[in-house]
Amino acid sequence: MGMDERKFRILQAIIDDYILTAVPVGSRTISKKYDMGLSSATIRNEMSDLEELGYLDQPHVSAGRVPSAKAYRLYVDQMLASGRIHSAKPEAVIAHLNARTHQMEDVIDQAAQVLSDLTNYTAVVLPPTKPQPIIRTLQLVPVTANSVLVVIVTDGGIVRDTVMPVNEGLDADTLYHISRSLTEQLNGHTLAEAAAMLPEIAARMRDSEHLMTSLGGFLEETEEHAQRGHVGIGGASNMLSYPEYSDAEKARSFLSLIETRDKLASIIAHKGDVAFTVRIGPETGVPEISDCSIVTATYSTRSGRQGTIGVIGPTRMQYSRVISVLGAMGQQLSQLFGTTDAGGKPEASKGSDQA
Amino acid sequence: MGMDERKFRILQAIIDDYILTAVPVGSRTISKKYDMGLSSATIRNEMSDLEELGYLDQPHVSAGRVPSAKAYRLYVDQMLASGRIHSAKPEAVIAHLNARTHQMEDVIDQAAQVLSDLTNYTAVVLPPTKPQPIIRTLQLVPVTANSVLVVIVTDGGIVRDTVMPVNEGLDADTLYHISRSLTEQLNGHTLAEAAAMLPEIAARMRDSEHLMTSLGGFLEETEEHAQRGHVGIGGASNMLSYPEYSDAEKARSFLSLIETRDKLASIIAHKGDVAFTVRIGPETGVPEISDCSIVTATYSTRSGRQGTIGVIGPTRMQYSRVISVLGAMGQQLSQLFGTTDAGGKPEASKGSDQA
DNA sequence: GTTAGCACTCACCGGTTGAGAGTGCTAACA
DNA sequence: TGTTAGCACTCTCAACCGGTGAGTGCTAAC
Repeated sequence: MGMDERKFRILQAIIDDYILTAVPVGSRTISKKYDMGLSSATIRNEMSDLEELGYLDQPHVSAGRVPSAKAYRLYVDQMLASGRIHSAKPEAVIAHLNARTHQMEDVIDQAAQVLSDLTNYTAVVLPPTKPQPIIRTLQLVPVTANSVLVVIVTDGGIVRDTVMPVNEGLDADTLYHISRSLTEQLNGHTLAEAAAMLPEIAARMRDSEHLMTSLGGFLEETEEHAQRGHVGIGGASNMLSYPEYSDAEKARSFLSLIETRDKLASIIAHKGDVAFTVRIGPETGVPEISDCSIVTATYSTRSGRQGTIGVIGPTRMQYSRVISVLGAMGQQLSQLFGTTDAGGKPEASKGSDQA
Repeated sequence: MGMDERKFRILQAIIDDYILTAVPVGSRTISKKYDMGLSSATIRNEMSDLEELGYLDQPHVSAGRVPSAKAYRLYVDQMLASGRIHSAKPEAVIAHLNARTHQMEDVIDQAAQVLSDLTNYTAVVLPPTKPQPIIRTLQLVPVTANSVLVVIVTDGGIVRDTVMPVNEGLDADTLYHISRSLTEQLNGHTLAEAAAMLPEIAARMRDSEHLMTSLGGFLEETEEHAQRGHVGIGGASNMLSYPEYSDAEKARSFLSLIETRDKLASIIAHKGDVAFTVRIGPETGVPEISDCSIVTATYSTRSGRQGTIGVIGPTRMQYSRVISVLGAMGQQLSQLFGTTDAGGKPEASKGSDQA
């Protein structure tokens, strides 16, 4: 028993219907609404096969069938392969994104808003990645008994200054000493590299090992945070209008995930160089949203940096629509950031970094 | 029949119980749990009076009583007057807000996070107000047939440039002319003033009245947007854990209000110079949250600018706790922005404005 | 291979019922 | 005169129950 043409057509009909209604679909529905020229009994047999193949689930014995994640996967792959995507109409996007303002963050927020309005799902927009800043100097300055100010000067004269708590009392002299040594060793490296190097350095400098360790963790945090700009989120509340999220507890856990922007960003963040990513259900790797799908796309700025846009919705999302909208939006953002570079100036958009 | 001491004590007990349980409270509960030395029958009589006075509502005849907005108002006023607020423990706040980073936006976000964690309600933090920028020059530049670039140079050399759609085709000459005239008239005024002046100007310049009108609306928008920095929101999903928001539709409308940050900011924004504001139910003036209460407090920077922090929760919120936490947080933020001015640099934090 | 027919399962809906909570009223009491 | 005990009454809520309908699996006939 394999997956023949007819089975596939039936599966497709089931998925289409389920995407529309969110109600388990029965054999009769298929034979009537999507006239296949087959009786419900035949459909029934095929459905039984499809279930055995793992494409359908049955909530309970006398309910209809529900597509499994595997089914959606097949459906999406097929769709992408056959190029059966409305080649979008960027006009709609343009009309919405008729940016009155070119501030980076505003564009990000607005894009998320438009994306969620157009899809009725939750949208996330990540700004273009920034280049890894290279450390020039690192200076530690005593502030109070248990905190030191860390000043990092990176290439381009950008400064990051932050108070870090420590639990040893250290005098200015010692700190100056340490700073000199650290600068010597870290100069020319990126923040991420520096963070990776610190454990080793810590091992060597035994008297201030603790300080070094926490500095390492701190650098890592700083790096991650600096890398990640403002995350745009739109339509988080859209999710509540879908029956799969009528359960308050589920809705709550979804929303608290959305609220922790850092986590969300790392989920959305696009690895690799493909234009699209579609992750279905468990493929997301995030248990909280194991019944959601995530579709992402990229856009790029003139300087070649990449940003990510993504849509999160129930597994039964309207993939083709979402993909086409994402495509159009990606194009639009690339154009916006690519041609005028208005809204670009990404370094400047964290102004208080300015030296 | 007035409001005597005993009635007040009973009312207070009812409110306390309702805040705790969210369940209509009956006479027996009061007489047993909060031993008043009175039988349920007596309580019943008093409750009947309280209802007549408008302090209690009865969902239906055989349910207990529920405090009205008027009751909460009395309760809060009494609480504030008697100084019966735990004079807070800023340590808890400090422990949480041990800012590793002093970026303005990060502090804002973190403060919102801490505030929501500490109260279990939804928290909103508005950055300090910025000084009204004064217009120096206003220039209109044609971009396409139906859009012009508006460049505004304000004092301090800050520039705002934005593409504005128009529906008349205007050539460069005309625009230059208009620009000169506008600059002359608006020079020295704030954006808000300029926006207010434009209708009149529009009336005078009849041939480009339409352009002027849309420019007016645009200025207003720009002003509002520039004024309003990054809005910090925390714990929006907390709301879903309260029974009053178990209804999906209500939850949805609440969350979409929270999502429109501009609207939210204008609701929270603190008018006047009082330390606290408590708005209960309908007092919020926002129909979507007519069964919520909003408590706000202010903090100020060294330069005397004011920011607002607020908590939104169900009307039966734990006012005393919320007020004390807000107090502590306000103090903390004032200190943070007041002493070091780290994280301050508010002008710089919209870096891409930099000329 | 397809289809009609049939028995079976199970969620869902509407009505009923009983328990429980709470009230208002009245009458007795201090 | 204020307080309390008692009682009848109201109303919600949860549980129960039977009917209905959608859907299935299986079998037998085409």
